[in-house]
Parts: sequence; structure tokens; C-alpha cells
Amino acid sequence: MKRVSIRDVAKAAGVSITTVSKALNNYPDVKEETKRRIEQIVREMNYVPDMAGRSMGGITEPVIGLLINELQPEEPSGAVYGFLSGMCHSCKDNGIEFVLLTTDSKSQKQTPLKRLCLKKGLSGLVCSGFSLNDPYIHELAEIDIPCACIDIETGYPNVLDITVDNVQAADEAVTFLINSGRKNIALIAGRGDVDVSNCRFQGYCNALTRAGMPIVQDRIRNAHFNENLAYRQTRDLLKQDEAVDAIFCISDLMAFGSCHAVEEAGLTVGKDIAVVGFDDIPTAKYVYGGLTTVRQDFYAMGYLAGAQIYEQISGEKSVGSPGELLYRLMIRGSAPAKQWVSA
Amino acid sequence: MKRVSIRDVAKAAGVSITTVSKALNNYPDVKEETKRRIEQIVREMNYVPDMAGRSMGGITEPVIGLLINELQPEEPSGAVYGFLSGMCHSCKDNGIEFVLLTTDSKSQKQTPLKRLCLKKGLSGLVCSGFSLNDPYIHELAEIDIPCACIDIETGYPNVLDITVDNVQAADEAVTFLINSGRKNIALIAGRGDVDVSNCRFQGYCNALTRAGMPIVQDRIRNAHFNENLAYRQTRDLLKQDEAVDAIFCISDLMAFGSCHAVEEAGLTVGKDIAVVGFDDIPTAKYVYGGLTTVRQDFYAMGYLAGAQIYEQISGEKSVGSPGELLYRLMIRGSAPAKQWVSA
DNA sequence: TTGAAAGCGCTAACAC
DNA sequence: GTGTTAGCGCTTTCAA
Repeated sequence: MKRVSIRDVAKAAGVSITTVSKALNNYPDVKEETKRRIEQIVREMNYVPDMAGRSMGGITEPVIGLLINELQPEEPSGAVYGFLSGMCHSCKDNGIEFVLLTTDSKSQKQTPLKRLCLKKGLSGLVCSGFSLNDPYIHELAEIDIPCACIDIETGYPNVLDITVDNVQAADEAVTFLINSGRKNIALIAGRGDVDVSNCRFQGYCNALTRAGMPIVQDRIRNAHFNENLAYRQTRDLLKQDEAVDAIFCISDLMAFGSCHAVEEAGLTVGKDIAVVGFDDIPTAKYVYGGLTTVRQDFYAMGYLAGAQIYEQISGEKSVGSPGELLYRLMIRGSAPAKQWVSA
Repeated sequence: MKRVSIRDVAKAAGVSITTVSKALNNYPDVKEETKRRIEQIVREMNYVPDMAGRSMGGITEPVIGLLINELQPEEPSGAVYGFLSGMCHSCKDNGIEFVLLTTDSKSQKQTPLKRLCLKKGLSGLVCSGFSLNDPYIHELAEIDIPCACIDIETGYPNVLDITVDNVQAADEAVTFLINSGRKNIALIAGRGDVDVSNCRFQGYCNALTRAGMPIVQDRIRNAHFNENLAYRQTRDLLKQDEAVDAIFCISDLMAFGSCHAVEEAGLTVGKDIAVVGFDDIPTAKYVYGGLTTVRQDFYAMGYLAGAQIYEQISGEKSVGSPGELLYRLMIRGSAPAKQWVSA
């Protein structure tokens, strides 16, 4: 069953191909009646213009791509899902086409990013799930379409950074702990090659420094964003340093690990040890009397990324805005606002 | 900066367009040296074949689309994310292209599904997020490419159903409650137009009937998959019917609502009232001593959908399999295996 | 081993 | 208002 082409429609309508094309593209110089007849036939024959043909004819619709690195089967944080839905919606709101692309470290080596963009005919690109040493991140420097990176600071002038102000957010979280009376605040960080980890570490240092508190090497642990590792690190930490009365974990998952260790040590989360996480994953509000954490609005980030790229492509103001507030400290039981005072 | 075309490459290589095309498509009749030279130039000039051009030339790569209805900003269950990543991976494993499409009830009215498929050049289609009365579901009957529906039984012979056996799964869950000693089991269901809701209702009835237990009208409540509504329904239920000692909720979110109501009534979840959910959302294992629930493997469902459609398109066996086990009862504290016996 | 030429479905000058 | 024609980038006979 061959696909019906514009020629078939023209024949059926007894007009030329041109006239059909014009009618379908709303040219002003087609008689109303002709146009209606053509539209009628189009419907009857179920004609759909071939995109490839249109493209060859010189019509190219702009497309924004979301490129996700190392897509995982599951994603407890909902981050990627949020980016995706946010970007989808901003593209829909702006009437620009959206495509989802995925890659992994192997593909990154095989196919240059530029090639991928060209192949997909992208007019704009948003990257997510990359870390600073991924090949594509470096190739980004030479991409000649508007592009943005979520959750990573490339430092390239042509690349938009879409991220909560991680330094600021971590600073606020730690400052909150300080204000609630905590004196000895440990940090469970991620890997050094992950940008957000560095930023949150920086925020942690800033807050302590501003409060005139020392930054203690041994209270800074690395758990690679892994719950189990965070559990073990915290267990060690508590054994080695009895003074610790608060732990800032730069992800909720690690915070869960920490809480686990705290309770196992016979201490009470939120009382003996305050624990603050980062992300506000859906589970966060259900555990340990609620996990105090820095909520990231992934949907808004995705929406913002799409909107900003759209603006660069079209030169027009994007309709609809996700609101600029990308993070917010959610205060819950694991680190209450007022410190519990020992009797 | 114009895009470099095959003509530019041909010129630079001092050969004809034909030769370049052949070289790039691995025709056997191109001298090794010529081929190498062309490939060299292709790299230098950063030439990427124009997909539209290729398509016009007669080469069409098959594409499988995942069409998501009413994409939500957030998705606590992770279902859609799982479908997406599963399908992405099965397509990648099979070397077939994957595209993500979205729609909503408004678009469904505006654009016929057939038109959408034609426009996107789909060779196969997987639908998710639809309910039985969505226009697209009916249009599915006349789609002439392989298609599948996730979590909905269309009854159309040409449409694959990708879903856990909801009747069977619900039956198992309720039977488990019966075996653990529960006598008066209530049901919190969803909307009647949602297929999974009906199936799980059916499973509930089957289990009770098999055990010789009556199906009591008043113990069957409708909470539209809404946590808050489930909370209120459960509150009423417990007030009206003191005999109830177990509640089967056909979604985890509703189970949370139910548990909330149970505790509020001064009863203990898992002891006085056993609560079983459905989905095993990430949060489930953290609350009420763990929610006993029917886990659905969304990733496997997505993978399976992609693989089956691929098989229909290509006539070849799909590589890699997600395993056929799409659901599994996760027994946790909210409905322990052995009933607590009152002293 | 190579290339000329036709054709894929469509758009857009331009002529009628 | 309508049709003729060239051309977009590519593949593919077929001839050389």
C-alpha cells in the first residue's frame, strides 16, 4: 500500500501539484472553492505531506533536542523525568518541535556530537546526565547551535548553564543547620568530577567560614552519590568523631544512608544528629519524620532550558515561564528549625 | 554557513556524486583507495548525509514511536519513565530508531492518529497513558502498522496488550490477604473507565469467590487513584464497617491514603488492618513498616513493548529479553504474611 | 571501477 | 488563479 503523494491529490482534484501545495500552505492566491475541494480530497485520500519531501523543498521546521546521557532503567529522584516533561511542555507551549536523544559513553566515542546534531537536524540542544569529563561536553564548545547543559557548569561562553545555584543552595542548607544550633557539621559529598558535588562542597565551606567555624578535613566524606556508601561513611564518621551533631548530604539517597547509620548507632535523627539532604525525591517526606532537604524543581529546570533555547533560536520571547525559583529548602523532621535541647 | 552536501564532497574528492554515495553505503564496486580518500574528505569537511535527502532517495529507516498521553510534570510511580527507558533500551539493543511522541486530549481531537503516524513516518507504535475512551484508542483499530498499548486492553486484534495480568495479580494479592487470615477485605478501586481498575476489581472478586467469601458492595470504594480521596473513603469505610480487617488498594498512592486513615482511626496498619497496594512506587518500602504491594516492572514492560513491536516490524527475533515476569507481590509490614493474633 | 541521468515529494520563482 | 519548471540531497539503474 503506497503512500499517497501530492501528485495523487493533484490528479484526483484535477489541478496541478503547485495548486495543491499552495492550497495546503495557505497561499492567498488559490480560489476558495478550489482550496476547499482540495482539502476535501486530502481528507478522503488521507494524504499527509511527506516531511522529507517538504524538507527538500526548502521548508525546515526547527527542532530542539534533549540529549540524555546514560539513561537508567529507574530513577528514584525523578530528575530526568522532570527535565523531560518540562522541556516537552515548553516546546509545546512555544510550538517548536521536541526530540529526545540518548547516548552513552560508548556512543560518545563513536559519534561526534556535531555529527549527531547534524543528522538529527537540530536547531537547539539541551544536555543532561553528563559529567565534566564526558567527551560530548568538550565537543559542546564547537557546536554552532544554541545549547544548554543541565546540572553542570561547562564554563563555555556558548553554553547555557541550567542549574540551581548549587553553591548558594548548599550554603543556605548549612546556614540553616548553623542557625538551628548545630556546631559540628559534617559533609557527605559525591565524586570530585561531578560539578554539582564541587559546588555544594563550596557552599558548605562558605557557610562554615562565614559563621567562623573551622572546616574539618575528617568530617568531609565522599560517598559517590551511593546510599550504601553513605551509610558506611557515616558509620565510620560517627565512630571517629563524637562531636558531630549534623550531617549535610548532597543527595537524598546519601542522606537515607546517613540516617540509617545514625539510627543504627542508637542516635536519633533530627535530635542527636540533624541530617539534611538534597533533591527532595518523592520518598523524602515520608522517612525519618520527613527529610529536611533542598528541593530542586526539575520540571522547572527542563522548562527553563527549553524556553531559553527557544528564545535563542527564534529571537522571540518564550511564552510561559516556569518561575525562576529553582530550589527551596524543605524543612522537615530530620533537621527541625529549632534544635532539640538536651535535658 | 551552509551545510556541506554530497556534491561538495564529490567535488573535493574529484569524483562523481554516485561514487561518493556508493563509497558511503559500502557498495562493493568502489576501489579501496578511492573509498579511503572519500572517507578522509568526509571527515575533514564534516559531511553528514541529509536524512531527508536519503529518505527521498528511497532509503527509509524504520522507527518505533512511544506515544505518551497527557505527560505529567511529575510522576511519583515512575511508570512512564520506566516504559520510556525500557523501550529506549530495547530499540537500541535491536538497532532500530526510537522516537518519543506526546499528545493530550485536545490534540487527539485535532489530529487523527493515522496522520500523526504518517507524519512521523512510524513503522511501529506503542501507546501509554490512555484510557479506554480516548479517541486515539479507537483509531488504533485502523492503524496499519504494528502497535501496542501499555496498561489497557483494547480488545483489538491488531493491537498488542502490554500489561501485567492485572486480574491475576490482584487475585494473588487478595488471596495472600485471605491466606494470612483476613476475613473482611475491602477494595479501594479507581475509575470505571480505566481498564486496569476493572481488571483488578475482577481479580479481587475472583479471589473472594474462590475462597467462598461474599462480595460486599459497601466495601468497594472508588477513589479515582487519588491519595486524598482514598483517605476519605477509608475513613468512611472504617466508620461504617467495623469488621473490615484488610484493604486492598489498587494503587500505592491510594494505599498511602488508606494507611493514613487507618492510623488516624487509632488502628495499626499491618496489625489491625492489613493494607496492600499496587505498583511498588519507590516510596512504598519506606512507609508503614513497608507497604505490601504488587510490584510492576515498568522497565520490563517498556522493553517488552519495544521488543515485540520490533519483531513484528522486522520479522526477526528481538535480541535480549526483559524476562516475562512483569509483576511480583512484595510482602512487607503493612500486610505481613502471618496475621497478628490478638491476645 | 566509475559516472550520467532519472526520480523520490515537495516548494517557490515565474510565466501564463 | 493556475500551471510550468527548476531544484533541494540523495540513491540507483544502466551504460561506459
